[in-house]
Amino acid sequence: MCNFVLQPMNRKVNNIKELADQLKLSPTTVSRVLNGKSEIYRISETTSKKVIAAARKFHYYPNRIARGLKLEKTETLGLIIPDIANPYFGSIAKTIEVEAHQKGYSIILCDSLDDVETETELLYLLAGRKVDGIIIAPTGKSNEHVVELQQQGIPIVVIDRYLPGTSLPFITTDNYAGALMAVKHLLEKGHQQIACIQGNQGISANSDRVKGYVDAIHTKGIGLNEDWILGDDFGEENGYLQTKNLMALADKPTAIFALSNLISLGILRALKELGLTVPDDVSVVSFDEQPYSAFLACPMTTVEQPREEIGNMAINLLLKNISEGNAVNLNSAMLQPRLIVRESVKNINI
Amino acid sequence: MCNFVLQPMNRKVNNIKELADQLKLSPTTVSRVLNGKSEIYRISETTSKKVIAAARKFHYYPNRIARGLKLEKTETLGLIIPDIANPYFGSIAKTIEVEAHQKGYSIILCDSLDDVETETELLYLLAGRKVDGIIIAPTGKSNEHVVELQQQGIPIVVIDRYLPGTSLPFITTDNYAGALMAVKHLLEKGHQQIACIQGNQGISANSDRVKGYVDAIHTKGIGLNEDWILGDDFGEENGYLQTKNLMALADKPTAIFALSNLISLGILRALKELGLTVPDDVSVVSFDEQPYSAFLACPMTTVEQPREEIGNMAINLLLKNISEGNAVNLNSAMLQPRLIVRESVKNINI
DNA sequence: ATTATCTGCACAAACGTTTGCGCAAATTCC
DNA sequence: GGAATTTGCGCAAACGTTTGTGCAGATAAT
Repeated sequence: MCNFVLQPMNRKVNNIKELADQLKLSPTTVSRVLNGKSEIYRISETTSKKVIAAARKFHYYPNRIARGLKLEKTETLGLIIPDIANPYFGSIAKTIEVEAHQKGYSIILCDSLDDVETETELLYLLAGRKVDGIIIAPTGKSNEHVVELQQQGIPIVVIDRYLPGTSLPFITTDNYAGALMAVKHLLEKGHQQIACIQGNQGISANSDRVKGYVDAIHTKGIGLNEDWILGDDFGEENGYLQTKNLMALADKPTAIFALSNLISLGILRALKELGLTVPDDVSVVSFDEQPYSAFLACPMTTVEQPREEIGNMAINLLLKNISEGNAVNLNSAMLQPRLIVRESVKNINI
Repeated sequence: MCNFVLQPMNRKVNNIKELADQLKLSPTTVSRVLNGKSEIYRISETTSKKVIAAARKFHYYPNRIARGLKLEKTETLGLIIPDIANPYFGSIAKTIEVEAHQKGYSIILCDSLDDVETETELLYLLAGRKVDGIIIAPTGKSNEHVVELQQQGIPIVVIDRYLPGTSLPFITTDNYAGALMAVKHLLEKGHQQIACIQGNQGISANSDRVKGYVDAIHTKGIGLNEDWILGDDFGEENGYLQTKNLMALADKPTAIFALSNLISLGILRALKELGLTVPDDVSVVSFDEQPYSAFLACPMTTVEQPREEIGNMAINLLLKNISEGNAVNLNSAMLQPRLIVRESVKNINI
């Protein structure tokens, strides 16, 4: 690469040796000064000041690859998420990145596309890049690759879900409680025929939400219609198809509990096609609050998850595990969601 | 760290020396086999097979930090975005990560919070981490730090905007054309009193959209009301406040052109508070299509940006510049947006 | 039998940083 | 004056990989 350009006299140095040469010192001295160890190694104040001034003058910044090799610490963290385009995960990722940056870490972003093979490959890739720790929202289809890396000593924190049968620490919403409050709200408004359109059944967030839905209905002493628990994907298309299926039943539900924001958008699309409206024809409560929830055709009643708190607690738990270096420290948490009541549930007691 | 656990006989090796020791070979031989260079260095097939089997058996994966130091190539890319929680940037980030992963690269995610000092710090941090290239949606408040790193030989591609007065390659929407078609649509429906709520004025995406808005109005031969170009942030709060300001004017506009999806959510919130509806009281056209745009109280007419294409072209341009190693190769592109006509514009010709 | 060539692998240096240990000169103490 | 101590810095090894170059034994050619 021919990159010969006229530059000012004080041009850049490319490594610590060149900077040391400029100062007629050794790389040892320069390294110690720049790492704030002047006093420990009895480097004179005069020399220290010279080094700092020269680093600035010659635009020196250390090669963190070399530093990472020597220190066996890269100050990087892996973040594996099933869909970064999903605003829910985008919010969590933002919180994690901002906090990580403040604590001197960089984030390697990995999108698993909710595919277990991609996820496994990404995990080993992160291991090879010697990340100091990993935050993951696992696909849930298999746990052993996650557990194996934890056993190799890589601190891992799970978010948005947990992995049953493992000791992996996690930060998630209390999905069971969120589902309970959502379905209780529907029951209070007189709904007894409540369908549930679920997502990926392999993850605990879904299982816990379904369990909350089932238990709320049982608590009311009414029967559960198994035909009204359907779907297997958190995406919009699944919401759309399952709503079409529901509305084709002779025994239609009066309300639908959507387990994700994308599912509820699919519900809206299907109902619109069928000429049905929320809440007159069908009531809807949806998991996850979005910036647009209040502005939908019918402002949506939602279960708000504490995304920033999930991100913050996850990153800080991970950093604590990294610095304390023992994998038995696990302060898992299930955070309280919040029901935001708007207009998408019709009171049919009247 | 005490991590002593019973493991199967074939336990993991931690580096290539240990693997070589197991095979009674040199690290040289192992490295060449695993890097697919057996034939070039005349390593026998028997030995090759042994190496590959042992790597698998002992769960060996190479330390990419050491490899990056030796090869002076880390196979990492920096991605600097002003707000990863914004679904627009989330979509672009997803496309970039997926394509990068397929091509063997990892993405270091950096959220600049739309702050130029944070952005500068992140740029130098990425330089220190020896990323092979950088994709950035710059804050636009200053260019010199971006240009300086380009001049140091780091391939950089700008997305969502361009940096005037620099030679930095970019992939962006043709914002001018998008604004033209949006405002022409309003004009065709009889609107002559059209306000524009803009975002961050320091970036080209905003400037080009404003210019498109202005030129479309001038083309109609009608006067431009400078009071109707307001705002300075792409956020929801700005949309809300400026809509309140607009509706407080004696000379109210009949339509608003929102330069971002968050601005248009703010518009909706303000109008709702004022008891006004879209499109009866005010028509709205908004930049950027969202999954929810069709399901708003009034389905929104939007300018759809080709996000996946932006992401794909950006990552592929960057990888091309990395492999070709000359910064004069610039295949910048402005991609065509698309107007999606829904119901948020009232025909006032009637 | 000797020399030339081939085969199958290894030695040692390098990438850029950090640090345990130590050197040489200056200063202090007896 | 000589020994002990302090001062101000540097040497060289190491982290884990890759590769230019080369070695030693086997084989082929003369």
